[in-house]
Amino acid sequence: MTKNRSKNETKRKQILASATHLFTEQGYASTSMALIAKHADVSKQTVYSHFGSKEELFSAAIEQKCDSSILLDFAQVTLTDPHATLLAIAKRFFAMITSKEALAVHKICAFEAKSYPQLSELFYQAGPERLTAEMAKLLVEFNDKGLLSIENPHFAATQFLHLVKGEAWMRIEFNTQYQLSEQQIDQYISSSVDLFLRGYAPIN
Amino acid sequence: MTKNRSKNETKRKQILASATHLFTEQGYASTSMALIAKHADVSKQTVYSHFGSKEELFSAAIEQKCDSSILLDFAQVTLTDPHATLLAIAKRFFAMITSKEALAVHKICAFEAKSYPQLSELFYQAGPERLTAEMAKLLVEFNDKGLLSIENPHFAATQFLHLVKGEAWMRIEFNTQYQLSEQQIDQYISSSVDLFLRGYAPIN
DNA sequence: AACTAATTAGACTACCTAGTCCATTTTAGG
DNA sequence: CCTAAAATGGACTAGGTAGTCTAATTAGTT
Repeated sequence: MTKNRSKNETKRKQILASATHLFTEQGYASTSMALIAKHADVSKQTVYSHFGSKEELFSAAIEQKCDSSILLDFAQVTLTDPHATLLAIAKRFFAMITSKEALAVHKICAFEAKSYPQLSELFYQAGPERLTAEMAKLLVEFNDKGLLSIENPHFAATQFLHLVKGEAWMRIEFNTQYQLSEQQIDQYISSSVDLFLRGYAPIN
Repeated sequence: MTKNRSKNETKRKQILASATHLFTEQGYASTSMALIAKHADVSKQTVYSHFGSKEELFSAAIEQKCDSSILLDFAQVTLTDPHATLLAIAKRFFAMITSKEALAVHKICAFEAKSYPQLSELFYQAGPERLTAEMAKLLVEFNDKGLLSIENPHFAATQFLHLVKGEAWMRIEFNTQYQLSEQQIDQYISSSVDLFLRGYAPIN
């Protein structure tokens, strides 16, 4: 019955990829539908046939990016001593948040937080909130084993993640002239893990 | 000799104030020169007579904001015990970075960091860098008095400030649905000061 | 009062924007 | 192979943009 020729899924993906790239790179206002079409090697009409409007496309693009580029697999973490575990997590966390993609989506979500609160909410839940929850679970385990003494695991989790993010991430965010070297970043992360462990060391 | 009627300094200030307000509120691309002129109750031509172009006006606006709204007077801090001192600084620091003005200038500098690196550099130096330096000086004093045991005061200063900023600030940045209450913020800040102090407690 | 530069409103250029329309071509399912 | 829908490109509307220009007005300095 349905002689419907279905819309080309490949084209949809091309459009979405181009939109994501351009929106995160240049922002919403500075990115035109014509440019997205050209970049996706597709006609403008096709863009409008897949996504009804610029706003719709923007939402779809950011939502997709929130799903795909804010990942940190805690299952991979092997639980040994707190120091080794936290250091490993810290390094992977830092690598993730300083990836081009994560930086780009962070930037635009923060900037458009007033205009598109549902998108920044989405980002916050997919990113910081989810990670904090996983981190808190981990800290509870250490606490239960008596390896750390943590009263409020959620607070502690956010403190840990913000410590690790800290200075080095901010310099990248602001694209400052003097960026920290890999060695300095390792030192900073290591120093933050140490601070955290001393601050939450079990009382004995 | 100069029969020049000098340009009205009041108008210049009006223009700058309007530009700052609109740029920080809506961003560079979405703010038009016509709107700035109207908002400043001035003709468009006058805007161009005071500031040659949109870019020039943008720079002037952000530069002015960096000077005026990222201030934290450390001289007011009375040095007593570390806990009281750091808690007082933490609270004032947090209040400053969550002010509308500081949030707005932070947002736009981060967003335009790629397009206007000199502006984000300016912000970074006027804000985070200056504060970190002052904080580090303070920590050195505590260290010298044997009240804290800090190896790298610069690291420690950034760690302290990022701990305090942490979760609560991020929720504001992303305009999330559930904001922390004043009480929760106080708890979080207090908990972060405690963590910092335990982590850098002198060894005895 | 006279001179001169600042300021004004508004027209104007040249260009970009989101979104629509339409005639044509491509393509995939039946 | 046929047909219906997808995709195309280009014209088009209606509106916004930065920046220039002009002629008239205002106001400070001498």
